Amino acid sequence: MDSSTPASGISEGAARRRTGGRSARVRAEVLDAVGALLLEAGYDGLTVDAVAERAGVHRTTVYRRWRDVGGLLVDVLDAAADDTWTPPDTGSLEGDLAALNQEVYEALASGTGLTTALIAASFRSAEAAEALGRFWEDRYARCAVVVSRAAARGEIPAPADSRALLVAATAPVYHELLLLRTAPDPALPGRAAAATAAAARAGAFS
Amino acid sequence: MDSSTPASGISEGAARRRTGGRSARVRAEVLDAVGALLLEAGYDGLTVDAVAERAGVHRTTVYRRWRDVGGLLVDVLDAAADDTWTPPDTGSLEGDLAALNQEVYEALASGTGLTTALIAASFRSAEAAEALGRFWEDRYARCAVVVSRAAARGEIPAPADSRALLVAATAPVYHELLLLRTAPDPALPGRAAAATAAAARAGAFS
Amino acid sequence: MDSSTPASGISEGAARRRTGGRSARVRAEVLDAVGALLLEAGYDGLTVDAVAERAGVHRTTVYRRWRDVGGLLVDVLDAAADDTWTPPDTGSLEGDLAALNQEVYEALASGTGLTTALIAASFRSAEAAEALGRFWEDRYARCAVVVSRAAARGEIPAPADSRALLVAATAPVYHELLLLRTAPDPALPGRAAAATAAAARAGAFS
Amino acid sequence: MDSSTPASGISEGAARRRTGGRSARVRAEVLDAVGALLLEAGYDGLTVDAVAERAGVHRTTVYRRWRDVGGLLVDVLDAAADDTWTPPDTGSLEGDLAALNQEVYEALASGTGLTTALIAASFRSAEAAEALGRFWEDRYARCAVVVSRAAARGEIPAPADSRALLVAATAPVYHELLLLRTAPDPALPGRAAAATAAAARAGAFS
DNA sequence: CTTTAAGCGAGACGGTACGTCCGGTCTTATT
DNA sequence: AATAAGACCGGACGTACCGTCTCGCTTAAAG
Repeated sequence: MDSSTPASGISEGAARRRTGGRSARVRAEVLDAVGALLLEAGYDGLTVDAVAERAGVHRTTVYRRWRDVGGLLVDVLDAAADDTWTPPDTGSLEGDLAALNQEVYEALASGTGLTTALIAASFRSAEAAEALGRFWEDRYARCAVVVSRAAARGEIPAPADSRALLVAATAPVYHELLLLRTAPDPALPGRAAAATAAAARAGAFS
Repeated sequence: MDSSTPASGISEGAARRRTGGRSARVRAEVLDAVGALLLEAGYDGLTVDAVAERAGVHRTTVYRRWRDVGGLLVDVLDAAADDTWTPPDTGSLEGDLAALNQEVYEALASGTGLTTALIAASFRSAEAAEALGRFWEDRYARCAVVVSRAAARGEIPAPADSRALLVAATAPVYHELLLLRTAPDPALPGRAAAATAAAARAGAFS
Repeated sequence: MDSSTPASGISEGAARRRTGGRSARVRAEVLDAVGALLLEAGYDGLTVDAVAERAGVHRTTVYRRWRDVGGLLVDVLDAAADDTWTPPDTGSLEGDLAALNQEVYEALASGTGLTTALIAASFRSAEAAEALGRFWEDRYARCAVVVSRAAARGEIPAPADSRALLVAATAPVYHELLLLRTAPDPALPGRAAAATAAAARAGAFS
Repeated sequence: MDSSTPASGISEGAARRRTGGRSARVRAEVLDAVGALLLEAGYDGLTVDAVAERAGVHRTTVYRRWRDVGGLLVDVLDAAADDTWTPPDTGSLEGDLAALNQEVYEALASGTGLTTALIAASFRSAEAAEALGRFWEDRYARCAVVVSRAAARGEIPAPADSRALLVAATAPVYHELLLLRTAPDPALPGRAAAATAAAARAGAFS
C-alpha cells in the first residue's frame, strides 16, 4: 500500500549491500540509478544506457547482470519488499482503511511518482509484473492484521475475507488515479474506506 | 465497462467510414491494423512500421495523419466510444453490477486482449491515456441509469452517488486482474457486485 | 597491376559522382573516408563507426547502404576498377614487364599503402576478395596487349599464354613483399621481369 | 613450401611437449586448440575466449602466457618450424620444383586450410607476420639444395641464385590461389615449375 | 469536365537504443 | 604470495524503430 516504501527500500537495501567488494557497490549504484531515473523520466526514460551512465558503470555490465530493464525492475522491487513496513493502527477499521488509502493516494496522486512508473513498467515486462505482484501480495498479507483486529473488536462479523475487504477498500483509489486518471480528490481515500467499512459491518466480507 | 466493445467499435467504425475516397479507406485500414496488432503483439508490437506494412500503406502516410502511435490510439479509442452500448438491466442492482463486472472480467481475464493492450498503452502515451479516460467516463455516464433504477425501485436510499458506487463495484475486478495479476477467479465479479450492493443498501453511497 | 590506381580511382569516381543529390554526395564522402582510413589505420582501423564519423554520416546510413565493411570495400574496388589505366609500352617485353613490376613494387613496398590494406581486407571478407579478384582480372586483361605486342615484334614465339606470363612476372614481387615480407629490394622488379622475359623467349609460355 | 607442415608440426610438437608438468600440458592444449580453431573457423574464429574454452583453460591464463592472439600464432608457427621436413628429390630440377609446387598447391587449394588461415592472420598481427616470415625463410633455406643439386648435375649454369629461382617457381601458385583466387587448376604447379626450370636453364638466375 | 492541390508512395537520412561479442584489465577468493 | 575465477571497462557490431525530409505521382474534389 505504501507506495513510497519502494523508494526508501531501494536506498536502504543499497546501503546495506554496500559492504565492500566492487560487485556489491556496482549493484547498489545501479539500483539507485534505476530508482532515480524512474522518478525523473518515468519508465520510458529507463533505458539501459541511461542507467549505466548514471550509475557510472559500463553498459555491458548492466546487460551481464540484469539482462534487461525487466531484470533491473525485478531487483529493485525485490529489494523494496525487503523492509519493515507495517499497516497503521488507528483503533478502528474505517480509520485503518482510511490511513492505508491515504498512503496509496499520496503515492499515486502526482502521477509522476516511482510507484506510477513501476506500475507502468509492469505492463511492459512480465518479470516486473510478477515482481510487483509479489510486492503487493506481501503488503496485503501484512495488512490482514487490520481486518483481524476489527473482528477481534467486534466491529465486523468473524471470520472475514481480509484480502477481499482490503482490495475493495483500496481498489477504487488505484482505479481513479491510475486508470480513470480523474483529478485527484482528497476525499477519495476516506470515502472508499467508509464505504468498505460499511459493507464489512453489514457482513459483506464474512 | 464492456471492454470488448472497443474491438467491435473499431471494425464497425471502420466499415462505416469506408465510403469510397482513398483517405477514408486508408484510415479504415490503418485503424484495423492497429487493432489487429494490439491483439497480436500488444502495445510493444504496435510500431508505426508494423501498422503501415499491415495496412498496406506507406510509413510516411501514418506519420502525416496520426503523427505517432499515441495519435493512432486516440483515433482508435474515439472510434470505439462511438457505439450504442447500454448497461444490462437485470431487475436488481446486484444483478446489474454483477453483469457489468462480468463484462469487465471477460475483457481482462486473458491478459492478452485488446483492452489490456489499450490500458498498457495508456501508461506510455499521455494522449492515449486521455482518450481512454474519455472512453471510460462515457461508459460510467451511461451506467448511471443502473443506479437510478435501483433508487427508483427503492433498493437503495436516494440520492446516491452513482459514479462512486459503480467505481466501487468494478474497481476490484480491474485491480485484481490488471495490477495484482492474480489468477482469474470466476467468482470475483459476483463477489465484488454483492459487496458493493450491500454497502449501497446500507447507504454508503447516499 | 598498378596498385596505386585504386586510390586515384576512388577520388576520381567520387569527384565524378558528386553531381548533386544527397545520396550521391553521401556515397562519395563515405568512399573517400574508407580510402583515407585504410591508408591511415589499415584494415583494422576500418570500422563502420570510424567510416561514418569521418564521412560525416550516420552509422545507420552506412549499414543501410553497404551492410558491412565488406560491402564498403566492394564499392571502393569496383569504383577503382572504373578507370582508364593502361599498361606501359616501352618497346620491349622485358621493359614492359619491368615497368609493370615497378608499379606493383611501389604500391607494396611501404607495407602501409592502400593496396596492402585492401589485400589484407580480402582475407577477411569474401565479398571484398571477390571484388579484388575482379579488379585484378581486369588489370591482367588490359595487360594482355603487352604480350601480344611482344609476339608481334617476334620477341617471343606466338601464340603465348599472356596470363601465365604476366603472373610469372609479377607474382614474385607480391610474394616477397606481401607474404615473405623481406626488406624491399629495388632490384626485385627488374630481376623478376628479366627472368620471365628469358623464359618467354625460351618458349616457356607458348 | 609444404604448407601442410605447420599443421603436422603443431600436433607433433604438442605431442612431444606433453611431458608432464601442468604448464607444458596447458601449452600443448592451448596450441592444439589454436590449430583446431584456425582450421574450423579461420582467423576470425580464433578468439582468446574460444581458445581458452576449447583448451579447458581460463581466459586469463591465455592472456598471462601469450598476451594476445598474435602471441599464440607466434608460438604455433615457431613450433611448426621445428620439424624435419626436407625438400623432394626427384632427380631433376623441374621434377623437384613441380613436387614442391604440388605441396603448396594442396595446402592452399581448398582455401580453408590451416595455411590459408595463418597467412590471413599474418595480415592482422605483426608478430605473426614475422613468425611466418621466419618459417618461410627456413623452408627456402632447406630448399636451396634443390638448386645446388641441379647445378651439380649441370642442368643449370652455376652459380645460381637459389632463392630467386625458388620464389619464381612457387610465387605463381601462391599468387593465383591466395590473391587472385582463381579456380584451382591442377596443371598450375607443373606449369610454373616448367617455366621456371626453362628460365633457369637459360641462365636467368645465374 | 477540367484543373489543382491535398494526399499518397517511395526512399534516404539522422538519431536513439537495443542486445551481443570480444579484447583486455582488475579484483576477489582460494590455497 | 601466487594464481584461478570472475567481474569489469571499453569498443564495435548489426538491428529495429523513430521521426524527418524531398521527390514524384494519383486522385478527389472545386471551379
